[in-house]
Amino acid sequence: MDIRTRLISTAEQLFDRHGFTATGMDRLTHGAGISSRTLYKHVGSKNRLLAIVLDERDRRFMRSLASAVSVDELFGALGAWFVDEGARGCLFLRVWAETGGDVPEIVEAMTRHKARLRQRIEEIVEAEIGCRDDELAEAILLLVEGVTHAAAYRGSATVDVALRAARRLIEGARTQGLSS
Amino acid sequence: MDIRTRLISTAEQLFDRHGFTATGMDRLTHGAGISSRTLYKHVGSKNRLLAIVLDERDRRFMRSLASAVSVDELFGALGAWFVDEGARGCLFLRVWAETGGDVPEIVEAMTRHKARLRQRIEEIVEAEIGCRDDELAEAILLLVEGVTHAAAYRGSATVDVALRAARRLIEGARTQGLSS
DNA sequence: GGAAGTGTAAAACGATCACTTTACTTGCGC
DNA sequence: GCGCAAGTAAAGTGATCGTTTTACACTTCC
Repeated sequence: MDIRTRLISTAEQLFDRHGFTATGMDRLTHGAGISSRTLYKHVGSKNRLLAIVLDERDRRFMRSLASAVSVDELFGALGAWFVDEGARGCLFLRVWAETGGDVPEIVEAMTRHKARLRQRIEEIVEAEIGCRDDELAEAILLLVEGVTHAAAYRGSATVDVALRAARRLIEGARTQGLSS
Repeated sequence: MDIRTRLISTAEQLFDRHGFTATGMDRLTHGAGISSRTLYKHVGSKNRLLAIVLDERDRRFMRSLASAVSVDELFGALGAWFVDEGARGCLFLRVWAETGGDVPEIVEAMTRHKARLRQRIEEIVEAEIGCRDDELAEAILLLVEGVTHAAAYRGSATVDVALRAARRLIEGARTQGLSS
């Protein structure tokens, strides 16, 4: 495997499992099997490494949602993500809070990711009910954000609760659309 | 103000705003206006200080929800909390993840807090619809958890979206209760 | 066959980490 | 007025932080 790829995926795991600040450069170099000099040649600094990790994670996460055209598929993909990657809350929000919102690269990566997620949910809602519905999309976003964090302490079964709640909201929006 | 109280509230603010690991003992002692010797006499260690901070935060948070007997009041209290204390995601989940789930005192404080929150929501749901409804309570919990984290990047106005979604779910549960 | 590029190991950088210790002051009770 | 509890400032503990540097090995390409 490519050195850079190995470094980034190692860093993502360590940051996710032990936190950004608590993960030292020695654990990163040792984990990736490279020297510190090579690490700095490739990514420049710890903050830059985190920014790269976040962008890569965003790409992988969005790819896992790429084919979803219904809330069933949305929460199905989310459940699969939790099984594959674990559920410890949103990494973007966590490192954003951990760095106090003081690192511009991280603030931007977080903002970009959340905007894309919101956009993706908007598309899924539109595919589901046939028209745009900002209010409904925002509510589904809340359920997605909720299950992302609740799954950390209530387990992956919570995904089913979120799905059923989302179905109810969609059903409500459909009948409301018919009656109005 | 009492030294211990001052220390704990200072620590809560610093941990919340800058993260647990990133907050050094010098910032804590300086912020509370005490010597490091006094800090260690009072709380023993940084981890113990965090555990005390979390318990205190739990008490204050649950007190802010104590009078709520409807989802309107629940999300009203939540919105007020975000205005007063800021919205940077759940501190319990953040420090739990930051410490990799390795510190027993923190795992326990987090678990206790989430169990109490879940219990409180169950009571509110029961007061609202007249009977227990685990599924509905779990869905409201997801909305609460969702708005706690979404408010960090979408602003406090998201509370209204959560409230309207919760009302819909309650309405659905009521009509379902009548029809079945 | 020499230059350039890419990697290594390991030492050093000053700063900061959580925490302890030493030496000294202050206020209160008996 | 003596002792004791509770506070201070400040130095010191060894470890670890992110980052840079030095010295050297291995390809690859002209």
